[in-house]
Amino acid sequence: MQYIEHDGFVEIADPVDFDPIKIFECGQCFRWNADENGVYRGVAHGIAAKVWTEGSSVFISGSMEQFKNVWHDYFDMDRDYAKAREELSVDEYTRAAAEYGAGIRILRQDKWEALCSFIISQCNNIPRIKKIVETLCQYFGKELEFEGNKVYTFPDARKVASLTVDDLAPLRCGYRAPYIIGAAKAVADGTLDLEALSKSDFATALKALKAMNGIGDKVANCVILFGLCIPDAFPIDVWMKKALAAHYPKDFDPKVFGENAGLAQQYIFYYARSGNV
DNA sequence: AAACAGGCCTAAA
DNA sequence: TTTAGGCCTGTT
Repeated sequence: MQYIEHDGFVEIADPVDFDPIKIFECGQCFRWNADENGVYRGVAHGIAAKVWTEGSSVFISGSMEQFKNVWHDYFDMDRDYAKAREELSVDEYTRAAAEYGAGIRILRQDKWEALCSFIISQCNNIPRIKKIVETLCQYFGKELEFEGNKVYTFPDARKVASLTVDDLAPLRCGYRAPYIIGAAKAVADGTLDLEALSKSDFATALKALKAMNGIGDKVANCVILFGLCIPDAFPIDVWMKKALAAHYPKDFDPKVFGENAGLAQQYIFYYARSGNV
């Protein structure tokens, strides 16, 4: 892929496996929203940005320096997705799902944001998850200005750790509030060292996360995949259960996908949720 | 109006 | 080890 610096934005001239719609709508993140022209705006790693497609190029606001420091990694630009798709196409259904989902990238999200967001996600639909997350940011994040509008960063763990359940009442997040604060405290005081876990292995990370109140298998796997970026996580939600039940044996083990398990999950999830169970 | 939504926890077999 | 019921809230 070729990166070209323009005045105020960077062009990815020949994007490979980079479809902003799929990346932002495949369910892995909650803070990117498209306007009527299909331009996505969001805040990630404390920086506001927009991403759009024009002709055969993808564009990202900001300087080349920012792209190299932040977005290159965030969008997982070093991974060879075409190769991964080939490797994980171990059966016909997965192959079809991967083909359908080509263009998805697994974002390397902020670890704490992923943890907090997926705690909120439990037993919720996407619009409501987004609303709760956005309210959290508006109330407790740092205010930024982007294109003349106020936008907000995701509040860090220390900030959230200082709050009470009552402080979180405006979020209307119900029984998840104490889970959020508990997780924030653990991250803030170092009990839960996300940085260290990201350098450990899947089993270690899973155990540490599940030790937290309000974090079970599903949420932990999402945090490991989207925040800690350990690629063999394999979140199983209701859609994945349907797809697995329809196309795989009962004792199916995602280890057959190897290091591409997480990506395989994302393709299958996106495929199933798009009506191809 | 009752059921359900991208789970988790606890209690009970 | 697996299963049922409850949980905040908003939507259908």
